[in-house]
Amino acid sequence: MTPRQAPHRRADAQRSRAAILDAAVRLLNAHPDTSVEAIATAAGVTRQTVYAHFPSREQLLTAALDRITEEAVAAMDAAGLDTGPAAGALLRLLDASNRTAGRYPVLLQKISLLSVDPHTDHERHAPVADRLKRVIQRGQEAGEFDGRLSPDWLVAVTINLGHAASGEVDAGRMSSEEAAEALHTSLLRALGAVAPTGTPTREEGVPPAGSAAKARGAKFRNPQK
Amino acid sequence: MTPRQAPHRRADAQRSRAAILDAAVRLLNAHPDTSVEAIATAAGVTRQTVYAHFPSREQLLTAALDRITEEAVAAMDAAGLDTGPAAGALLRLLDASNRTAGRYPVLLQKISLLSVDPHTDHERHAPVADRLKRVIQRGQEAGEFDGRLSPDWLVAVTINLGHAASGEVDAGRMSSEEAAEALHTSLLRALGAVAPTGTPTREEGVPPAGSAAKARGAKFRNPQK
DNA sequence: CCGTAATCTTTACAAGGTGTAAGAAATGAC
DNA sequence: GTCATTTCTTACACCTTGTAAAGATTACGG
Repeated sequence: MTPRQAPHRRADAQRSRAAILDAAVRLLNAHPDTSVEAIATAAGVTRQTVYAHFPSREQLLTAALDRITEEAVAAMDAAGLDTGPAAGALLRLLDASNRTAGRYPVLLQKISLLSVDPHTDHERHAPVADRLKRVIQRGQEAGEFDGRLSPDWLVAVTINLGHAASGEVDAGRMSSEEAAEALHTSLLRALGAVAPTGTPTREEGVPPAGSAAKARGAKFRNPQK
Repeated sequence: MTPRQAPHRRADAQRSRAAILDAAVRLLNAHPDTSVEAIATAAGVTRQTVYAHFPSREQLLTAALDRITEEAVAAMDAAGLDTGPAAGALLRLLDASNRTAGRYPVLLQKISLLSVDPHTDHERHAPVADRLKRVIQRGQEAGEFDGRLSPDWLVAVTINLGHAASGEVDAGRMSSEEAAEALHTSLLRALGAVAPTGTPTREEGVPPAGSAAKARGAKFRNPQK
């Protein structure tokens, strides 16, 4: 999406842009309602310079969020996705992304408010979700995880259980170690993991879950008006 | 916490307050940045009347959120917490709260931004979480759920898996029926439940809670009973 | 080096939102 | 009917976003 056909962006422009983004991430994480003015002065520039780089406050926030997303993705890629059992890789992945995300707790909440448009939101999370999905599919093909549940659903389960764990830590109800252990247990169960000591699944080629038990189906309708 | 020593609140004051709250819930759900002015006119009063009832915009938002929390709690209480198997009760509970929450998608996201203070946030969610906790503990005592995981953690798991399901529906990646079915499967697995409809998990096939928790503290286990 | 274009700063303005204040008008309670 | 409560009107101060144009600086290419 970022047009790389930049027609000679001057060096000090890039420096300003980086300084603004740095300040934005830092200040917004401390207080999500920080004004553009405060960000500008923290970056050593004027408010108008900020507007020269980012047309609106919202786009500045978006750029800041993209920056930390990149950081998280880099951490995930350093965690070794394709080596060892999928269960271990998945836990490493989750740990890496949570560690990065844990550095910007306020920003990460802001993300959900920014994206009124679900498509934009999905696009931002896509690089993270894709990596999880890859590992999950690998685990399913290897028989480590239940192959009848859709990978997309399992990605959502993984992300949200990760949120549960970091939420309990943030709330002070669990230590990091307790949360990691609990996440480990519950995530592997939810994924239908088999014991790591062999015992391959006998079932194969079963279609994704959802065809059975239609009787309870209507209970989750989403009333709209 | 709400001082019930209301010294003669006049009838029209209550009417105004209700009208303001109604308008606030309605408009804020459509657009979270609605101005106090717009809410006031929609409620048929002036901005100053709103400020007479709610000292600040933030407290107005808080009151609106408390109102829909009450609504969700009422729906949960109507779902029959203490009858039948805990698994069924839990799913009914989750369904009731999600149905209410699904009516105010935008508001519910705003909630996370409002509460910079985690204590306030926890207090708001407490009535919902307490009901889930009660059912989960009942299930644990009856042997339906794994009693070695702490109820607090399982509450967090339940809430966040519920979020996963409604998130997938909102994003258009799953139908309501698919999401309900997936939630059913994954939640019961995470709780260590005995599978109801021929799920592949043999009773001893699932890794027990402490399988990987030997060396570490594993304090997330249920301390009582 | 030096000219030129890009970039930043200064200054200024318009619009809209929040929060406060005081007096007048109305409405309900008793 | 009286009286306290509630609401309305009008007004103000302050902050924030976004736009605009001028001049001052700085970097870049030759």
